Amino acid sequence: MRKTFLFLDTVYNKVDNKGRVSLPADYRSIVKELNSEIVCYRSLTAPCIEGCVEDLLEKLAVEIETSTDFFSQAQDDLTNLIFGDAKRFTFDSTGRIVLSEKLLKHADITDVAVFVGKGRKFQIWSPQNWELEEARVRSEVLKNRPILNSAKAGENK
Amino acid sequence: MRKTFLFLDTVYNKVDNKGRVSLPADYRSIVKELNSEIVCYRSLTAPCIEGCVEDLLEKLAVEIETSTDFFSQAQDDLTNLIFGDAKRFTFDSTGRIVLSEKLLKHADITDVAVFVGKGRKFQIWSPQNWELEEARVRSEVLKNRPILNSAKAGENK
DNA sequence: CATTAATTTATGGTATATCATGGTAATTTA
DNA sequence: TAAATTACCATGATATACCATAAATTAATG
Repeated sequence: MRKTFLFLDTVYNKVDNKGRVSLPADYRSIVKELNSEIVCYRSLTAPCIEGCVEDLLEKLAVEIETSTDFFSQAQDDLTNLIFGDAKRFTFDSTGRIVLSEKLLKHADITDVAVFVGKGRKFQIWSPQNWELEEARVRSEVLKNRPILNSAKAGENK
Repeated sequence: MRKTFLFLDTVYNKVDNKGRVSLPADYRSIVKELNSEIVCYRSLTAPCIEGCVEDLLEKLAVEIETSTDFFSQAQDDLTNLIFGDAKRFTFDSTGRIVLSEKLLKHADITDVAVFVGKGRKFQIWSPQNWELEEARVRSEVLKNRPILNSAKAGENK
């Protein structure tokens, strides 16, 4: 039994020609303990797949329902975009899910998938795209150093 | 046994010349577990069919009652439009429903129907109309990014 | 600390079950 | 009783669940 439920770490796994890929063991244990399911969808902003636990989407549904009008265009657009693209992925007894052609294509994934923890969510990248993204993120964060002042305590210059 | 009940994903199914079409298996399992029925009606705002579980219409009735006056024109119009148009669709042992001529025509559907999950509801489009709509929605939502602040869960910074 | 044993995890292969869909029989209703 | 609607059966395609082995991680031991 764990205290927190965060997707962490970066894991490279093989994708076979049927699109099967092992969900990292640590991710699986989170899904099991929450007794929920994994949901994946195309990232809106990056060439990668995004995933989370179904509970999170459920929360999102409630939030959209309460924050926008039942008949509003905004509610319509948002729900189409999010729920229309998201899909449940259950893993078999060996811990694998089968990613769809659509998702794989969006992320340029062929034979290797990179799972990247993002806390409540995770992303799945192709190795090439991930290496570019990681470099970008690192330089971006260094540029914006000042923002991090309040978090200095935890670093070792 | 599932914890949450969301209509997800986008599924293309064939419509035969009697209007028969398979409800996606995942949608069926939701209807079964809630042991309810599917209700469909013409979308008020788009050339598509809209569907949901009967329970949701019940909730909508309550909402209309509380948000509009009992004798108002608005309440009259809304109830006419929605409840007057809605119809229960039971699926047979193989999981198919028979869409009416009226609904098919409203959505320009001939031989293929596209089921699009919207969380509590789903829509049924013709392939052509759906592809246009999806493109529109994607560009629209990206333009209006701020809308997503309250729905952050689904995006990445 | 090095080496080995034990356990968990990843992955290839295959059997099984489910699903979509064409067809037909039974039932309704007009 | 003819037409239309609904329920059921059959089949191929697809996705899913399971088994077996390899790799890697963790624990145990000297």
